[in-house]
Amino acid sequence: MRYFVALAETLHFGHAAARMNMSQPPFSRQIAAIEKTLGVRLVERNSRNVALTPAGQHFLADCRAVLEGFDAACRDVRLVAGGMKGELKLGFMMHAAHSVIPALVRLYSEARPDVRLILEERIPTDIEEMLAEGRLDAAVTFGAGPAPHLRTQLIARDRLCLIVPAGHRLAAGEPAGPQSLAGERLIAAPATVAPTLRTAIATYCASAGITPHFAFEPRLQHTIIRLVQEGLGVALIPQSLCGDLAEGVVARLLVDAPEFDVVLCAPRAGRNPAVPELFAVAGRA
Amino acid sequence: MRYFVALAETLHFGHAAARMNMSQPPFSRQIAAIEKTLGVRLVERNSRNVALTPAGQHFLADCRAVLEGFDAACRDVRLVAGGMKGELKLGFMMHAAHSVIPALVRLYSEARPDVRLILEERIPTDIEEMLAEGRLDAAVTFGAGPAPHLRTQLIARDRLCLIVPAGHRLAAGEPAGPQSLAGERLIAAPATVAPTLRTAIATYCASAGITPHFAFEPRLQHTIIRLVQEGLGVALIPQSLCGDLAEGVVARLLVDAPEFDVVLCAPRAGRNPAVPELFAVAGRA
DNA sequence: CCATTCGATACCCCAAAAGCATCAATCGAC
DNA sequence: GTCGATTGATGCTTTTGGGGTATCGAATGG
Repeated sequence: MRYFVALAETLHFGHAAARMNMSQPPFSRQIAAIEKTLGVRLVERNSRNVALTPAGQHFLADCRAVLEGFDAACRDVRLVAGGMKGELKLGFMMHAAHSVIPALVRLYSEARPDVRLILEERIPTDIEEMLAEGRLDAAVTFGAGPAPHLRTQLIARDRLCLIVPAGHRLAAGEPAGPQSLAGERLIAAPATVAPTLRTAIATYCASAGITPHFAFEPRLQHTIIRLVQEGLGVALIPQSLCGDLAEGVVARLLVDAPEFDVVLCAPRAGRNPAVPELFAVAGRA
Repeated sequence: MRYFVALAETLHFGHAAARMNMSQPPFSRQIAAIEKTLGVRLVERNSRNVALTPAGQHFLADCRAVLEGFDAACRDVRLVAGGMKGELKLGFMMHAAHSVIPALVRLYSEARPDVRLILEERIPTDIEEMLAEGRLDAAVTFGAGPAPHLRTQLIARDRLCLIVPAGHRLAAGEPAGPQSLAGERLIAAPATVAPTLRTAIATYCASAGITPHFAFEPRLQHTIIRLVQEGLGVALIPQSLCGDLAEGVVARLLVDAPEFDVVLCAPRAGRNPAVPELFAVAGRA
């Protein structure tokens, strides 16, 4: 096809052959071979003139399109392999959507505009499973225990703070400690959804010898806040969610507040070459 | 590329090689060669599993598109060479637009729906020139003298008839003969536009010893009719144009009306394979 | 622990493609 | 009109690339 395009552009066998870095005889034979395999006369030639037939005209346009597609495919596959292009499936737990995800996505999209970020908002346990199965390339989640098969990088540290309805006995005064939670109806996501948070809450209570009483166990942090707003209990939620609380809800600092990591993680065996830049961006964020 | 697509679809070197009608070792080498020339790992393989890398996934889609384009190009070039597809530049003189062209175009488009008809409405002298220069593949025009370099086929015979303003002295009574035109202001296209018509009119007048007086010489037959309508003269126009005359214009038969041929013609040296079917259709029309 | 499966490697061979020399046709110049 | 130059086609030789067979090594499953 390149031979034919060269011939069509020069209309001269010798010059076209030179452009293809070969001598004229094999070039002529190649053109003849193309015509034979196609069973179609592409160029009308005598020893003095070379002209395209109508079929040749049409074929020229098609050849250019095919060759351009071919070259683009070869170029793109290198970009994909270099992580400059392609797709990246990024999972994240819901509350990260309100803290690190927006900045991370923005920075990454600036660094890799041709990588299509596919955002998957899931609960932490699902994220873990999807990472293991390769259905996610990377994820932003809680920093759980050491996971040897995961590359992990700290993005942020967060801490729990207490939210109570306005007018609640803990809504003012000294910062609350774990013992303040005695007798309170707690609202928290179930352990199957966010084990890290749940464990942190349980440990915090246990440090004061308290057995927490969970009145409701919704899955979404926003639901928790709403329930607190309605006076149905109190909750310990990540501080990053306390920025713009609804009316009627008060956030309080906790004494010795439980802290936890928000990390970016990806399978070490992951093959997506677009992932490393995500860690680079996360390090700068 | 076909090798890679086969491998990507089977994810099995042996099976893919069989699909390509070859044995597994050279097939493995080809895949390795592709990866080497691209400088990109396309498939992750060990002796037990074969899986595409992200780059391979992307490349697979591109390969399918390129191969499909390639196959389509090979298929289409045969269609073009067979006259089943492509373009056909068809010239025609203006008055043919009202007689043979509509039916001819309809029949041809039904027979060759993938041939794009490019209609060029021109004056007969231009048509002749454009045919000679190859800027037209075929044309519908007046049957002039024998032209050895043209393939010619009669489509219709037409004759001149007289049009006069309503109320004109020739608007009723016996059919007019050439002598009736004596003293009339004639309106006709100039010889440079339609030599055949002009010659026919001149010959007709000469047969009665009359020297015609041309009052106006517009290029378009429709302009002629309008001028007649305004009472500015009389005209001899092709009968095929007399079908739907405007109000105020009367068409009359002529005694011994000059006849002329409307022919389809194309250069015998023409290379457009879509032309022969045009003659076939014209023969049936 | 052995047999089987599957991709990789080694070696060989052939055919396709490239190079070289030459021919034939065409066109321009004198 | 003849000669020379240009240009595509053809014949022959060489080389390279792609394919075949045999075999190896790793991984898997009974």
